[in-house]
Formats: sequence, structure tokens, C-alpha cells
Amino acid sequence: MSPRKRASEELTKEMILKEAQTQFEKKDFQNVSMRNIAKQLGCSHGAIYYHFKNKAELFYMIIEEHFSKLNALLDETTEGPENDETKLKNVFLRFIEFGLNHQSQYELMFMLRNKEVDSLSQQAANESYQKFAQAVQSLSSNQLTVADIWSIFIALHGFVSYYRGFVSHFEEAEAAAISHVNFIVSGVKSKPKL
Amino acid sequence: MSPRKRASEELTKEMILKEAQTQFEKKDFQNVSMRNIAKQLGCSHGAIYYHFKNKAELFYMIIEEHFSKLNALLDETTEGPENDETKLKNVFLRFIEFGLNHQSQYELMFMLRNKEVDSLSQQAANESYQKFAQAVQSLSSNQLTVADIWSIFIALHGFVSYYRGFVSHFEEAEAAAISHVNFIVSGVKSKPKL
DNA sequence: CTTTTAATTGACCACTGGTTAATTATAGTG
DNA sequence: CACTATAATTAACCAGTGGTCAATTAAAAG
Repeated sequence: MSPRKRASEELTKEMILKEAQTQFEKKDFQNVSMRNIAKQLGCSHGAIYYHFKNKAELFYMIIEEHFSKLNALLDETTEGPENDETKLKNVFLRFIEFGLNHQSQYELMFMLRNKEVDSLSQQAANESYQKFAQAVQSLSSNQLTVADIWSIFIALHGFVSYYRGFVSHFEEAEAAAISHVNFIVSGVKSKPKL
Repeated sequence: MSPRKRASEELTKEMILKEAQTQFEKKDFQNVSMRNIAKQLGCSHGAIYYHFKNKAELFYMIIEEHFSKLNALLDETTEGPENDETKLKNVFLRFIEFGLNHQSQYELMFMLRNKEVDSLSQQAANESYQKFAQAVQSLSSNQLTVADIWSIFIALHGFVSYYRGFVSHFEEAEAAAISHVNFIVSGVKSKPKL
């Protein structure tokens, strides 16, 4: 009554994570269930619990991965060959792009404050923010206070959290994103020069 | 096996709406259920369905009410006795205050794009936004484009959607809100005068 | 005092979802 | 080949959800 799969079809952590990611692209995280992940993988939902202690552990691995991705993205953009203002705009734009192209993950990373999100991911969020703040500081030739940079982040976050669910990919909101980024940058430029 | 309540204890639409509001203050809307509303009211959940067709109808009445409240708030602030710049800041601040003091309602009003929110409330959201845009336009002595005003709204929305769940009342974020509003206003002031 | 009428109950349905214990087939090992 | 560790299946449990409806009963109307 319980045939085991051939070795070639054996379930791996990676397969489960990948399928979860796939579902995250279509639904928000609340609607991604262990049972449905299993169904799509063609395995029983119980099997997943052999590889992951519980749902939280699975989801946590995913967001950890995405915090790394975001950090890498920020570094990469900051170290690019363009001039500082272009790079600053790119930091803003690529943050938005990241948020809109990984909406469910972004939600877990920056929008949930409930029990679902534990202190570990709060810490990861803070670290990513610090990276962001440092990038903005170093790319701007204006006097920006800590509060200014925070407001910039909030403004970008606002864009992502408004358009998420409304568009499914960054490109659909790209024009609006560029306009928003220009608004922010023009505000930054009004600050006194260093 | 089914005693009916005395007249003095009879259920009314208002009681149900009020209890739903109370629950909205503690939990986000996803976790407010017909069953729990009934439990707190000391009635059976079936009783609620005598007064409301379904959950959507109940929730919709609540957000309708809140769109009206927000509209009134915007009018009130715009028509105040202060000078334009103060009033502009107040419009921003009170929008944030509204969002943080009615978090679940704000979520339904401006954050949900799923099936849960129908086209009717989308329309109400647009109307409220138009009111906001007009207020900003009329209170600003600078040349603001449609895109600029949209960016301002997004920046405010960002504040609300970041702090919601993190603080439970506006006052807890008031200092940060003032700082954010000042950031926005200083950006506005860098635009050419009319 | 009797008949309406209106409000309420509670059982029921059909779901979704996480989690776990018992079970069994397979793969690797000696 | 036998044995064991492993990886999977199954079924059940538990807790919740929105929603429906016949039966009941309190209050209102006559």
C-alpha cells in the first residue's frame, strides 16, 4: 500500500524548495500549502515532513536565500562602472524590481510582523537595510541624514507594496517605477552638497 | 434546544459591525472570522447570516464607512485655518494616522488586490485618491505633476504599510511619521514655484 | 388568547490546512 | 541473501473556515 519511488525520482530538499518558489510566483504565501506543494511534486504531503521539520522551516530557508540574493544585488549595483547618480537610481530601481519579481518572498521579508516571521528574519531584514543605507550614503553627493535614507527606503517600499498583486512582473510597472525613482532622486538633490 | 434571545438582547447590524471593528483593531482581517465575531457577541454564527448575506457584505460595509471617514478627514484638514504648508503637512500626517489607527481597514482599502476586494471598493479607493491629489495640488505653491503627487501618495503608503503590524497605534510612530513627512515636503519645495 | 412573523439556534456540509504515527517498499551493506 | 537504515505512503487527527437550513421560540399583531 505504499510504494516507494525509484532512486531516480527521489525527493530532495532542492526539489521541494524549487516547487515552493514556483508556487510563490503565482500565489501569495498564505495560499501556498504543504499539501499543494506535494501534489505538484507528485508525492504525498507527508513526504515533505521527512525533509523539513515544518512549514516555517521550509519558508525560512527560502527567505534566507532571498536576503542573500538581495544583498548580492545591492553590492553588484553599487560596484558597477556607471557614475554615482546612475548607480543610485539603479539601486532604487533594482530594489523595486526585486520586490515585484519576488512578491511573496518580499512579503515574508519585509511585510509580515506577525508570529510567522521570527526574530532571525527580522535581523536579516535589518542587515539588508544596512547594506542599502550604506549604498545610498556612498553613492550620494548630498548630505543625507539617517532619517532621509530611511524615508527613501520607505518610499521605495511603498511602491513595491502598492504594486504587488496589482502587477505580476516588474516590467508592467517599470515606467511608473522610473518616475517614482526620479521623484526621490530629485528630492535627494535638493539637499545641500557634501 | 434553540431559545430565542429577549428583545433587549437582540442582535442588530450595528452590533455586528461594531464587534467586527473591535476585532479589526486586534487582528488583521484574514484572522477575523464570522464564527469568532459571533462568539464574542455571544450568539451563534448562523445569526449573523440573518443580518448579512455573507462575509464580503459585512466587510464591505465597514470599508465603505472608512472611505467616507477618510474623505471627511481630508476635507476637514484642507479647510482648516492654518497656512497652506501646515495644512499640507497635516494632510500627510493625518493620512498616516488614519492608516495606522485602522490597520485592518486600511489593508482592505488600499492593500488587497485579490478577489476579496471587488471593483466597487477599487472605485472608492480611486475617489479617495482623487480627493487626496486635489488637496495636495491646491495646498502646494509648487509645480507638481500628476506623477509627483502619485509618488507622494506612494511614499505615504509606504510608511503605513511598513509600520502597520509593527506599531499598534499612530502615536508609537508619530516621531518617525513627522520626519518622513518633512522629507516629502522638502522634496516638494525643491520643485519650481507656480 | 391565538396566529403570524422574525430572530436565533445548532446541526450539518464541504472544504483547507498542518502535523504525526504506523506502515511498507526500496537501497545499500555486510 | 538477509538485514538494516532510509524514504516514502497512507490515513487519521485536530482545528479551523464560510455557508445553509429546518426547527424552534420570543415577540408582535390580530
